[in-house]
Amino acid sequence: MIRSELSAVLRSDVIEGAKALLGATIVKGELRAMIVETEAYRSSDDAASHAFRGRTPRNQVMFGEPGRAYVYFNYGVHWMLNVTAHDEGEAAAVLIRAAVPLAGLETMRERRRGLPDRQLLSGPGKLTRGFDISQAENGLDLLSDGGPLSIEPSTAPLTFVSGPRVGIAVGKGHETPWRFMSEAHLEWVSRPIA
DNA sequence: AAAATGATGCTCT
DNA sequence: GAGCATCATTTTC
Repeated sequence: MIRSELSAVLRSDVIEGAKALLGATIVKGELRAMIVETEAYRSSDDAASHAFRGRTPRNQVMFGEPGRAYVYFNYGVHWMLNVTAHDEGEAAAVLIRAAVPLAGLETMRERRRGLPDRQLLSGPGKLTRGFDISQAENGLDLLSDGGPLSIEPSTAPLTFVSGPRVGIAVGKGHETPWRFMSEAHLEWVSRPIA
């Protein structure tokens, strides 16, 4: 897959976008990692989505162009990295939940002393800590070549499994199976399938 | 092995 | 003032 194809998928359907991002590579300087777990969040029809209640200062980048970084702070502790989807004005985003480190392992290990490699990026908060992603990266175009933070599309589609999204209360969209994981990398994922 | 808890702060009502 | 798209540590079976 090339960048323009990934861009088109994200623009048309956030669910397909979440699947297409499996196997893609996150690049930030010398750091590289392959995405193996994602979740799709839609708009007015998805009570679990930040965009459900309309545009706010926090979620405004979800309403902008697809393929941008939507980064927000959660639980007073963690930054979360999302990739925006759907056309301008129609908000949706894919939460990046876990990745397999490919390059820059030394830096990631230093940032997370004592963790085995499999758990360096096995969770949305851990991933942003390993990559040092925070407020500064919010709104960046992830599909432009050579940007400070970018995503390289996967070369071939990965076989995946799906399940309910993590941390969603009953009645708020817990029943939709919009969490996707690479079947070959379940050991690198944030938590086992339910 | 699983469940409970505390850390810690921003966003929206 | 309540509620979070979490994580690591501690406590309990």
